Amino acid sequence: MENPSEEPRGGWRKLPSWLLTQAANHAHRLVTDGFSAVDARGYHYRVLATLDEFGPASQATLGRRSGIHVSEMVAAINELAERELVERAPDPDDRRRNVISLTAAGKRQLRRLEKQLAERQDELLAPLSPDERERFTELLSKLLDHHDRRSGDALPG
Amino acid sequence: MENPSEEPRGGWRKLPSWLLTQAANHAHRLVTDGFSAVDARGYHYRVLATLDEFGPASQATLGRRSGIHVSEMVAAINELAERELVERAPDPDDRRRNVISLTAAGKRQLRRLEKQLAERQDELLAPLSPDERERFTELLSKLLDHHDRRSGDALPG
DNA sequence: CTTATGTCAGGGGGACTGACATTC
DNA sequence: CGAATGTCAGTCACCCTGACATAA
Repeated sequence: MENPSEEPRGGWRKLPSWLLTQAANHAHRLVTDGFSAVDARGYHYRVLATLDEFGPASQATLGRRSGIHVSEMVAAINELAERELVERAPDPDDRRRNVISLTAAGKRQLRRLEKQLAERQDELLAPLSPDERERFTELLSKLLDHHDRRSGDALPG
Repeated sequence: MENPSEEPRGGWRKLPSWLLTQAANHAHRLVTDGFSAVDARGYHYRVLATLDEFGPASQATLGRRSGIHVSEMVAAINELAERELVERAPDPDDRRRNVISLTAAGKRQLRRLEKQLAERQDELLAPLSPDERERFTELLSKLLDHHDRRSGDALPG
């Protein structure tokens, strides 16, 4: 932010795609800042949360569940293992695989991240009333549903 | 997108920040694809539109008006000048400055981009009714207003 | 042989920072 | 002098592609 404002209103600034990406930028900044205050990144949280929800899994499975690309998963697991938040162990049943599991420290970190995240949601939605917040997430979900089915592959159930 | 879905629903997937950034990703993909079909990028459009709206200006001024960082502006102008969509001329009144102005070809390109953009908005909002679309952009504007004032500096009035 | 897995190298676009010489 | 301008060199997080060896 080193752009002192001058006359910032153009035609494109009313376009939904613009509003959406700008708002997302703010949201991204908020949560990124929140996470970095606890020495974490977005995909760290996603991995930890997925492990907490589904239990130990291989990296590929983790990737599918969390929507993180396999090639990024390697780096994510490296960083998490370095911090001893997850454990990476060879799978005896399939020697290609690593079994990734959450450590106690990982669970604690996850709680911290969840707290951060909740606070940031509130900060993000600050200007909206409870009613508006609900409507907002509904509309976003509707949008996301549509486009996910469009670019995604098979339906999950 | 090479993530075959498995069981993709986690706690975070309901969070506004997540919905927002995911929806923005879709939006970004849509308009990026649309733009690249006309050999352009997002900031090309922004520069052209800003020039069209406010007239010729220095790169720094353009940056302020369009919200594009000065250091990115250099590259943007390079690319636009290469395509002869803008003209870069030294400012006789201030020898630090370049005066950037829109060419006829630039104006034509801008029209093409605007058309693309309009189509993509429709694609983006496809699952929403006219009423919902209005509400959606209202909520986004409200959000954006709030956070822009927060991270921006002085007010432009 | 085909597929899945984990790994690594790398690109690409977007947002940003820092340094610098020139000019005001 | 301090401030603005244009330029260039990087950084960073995210998303994605390709290649590859190993194992199923």
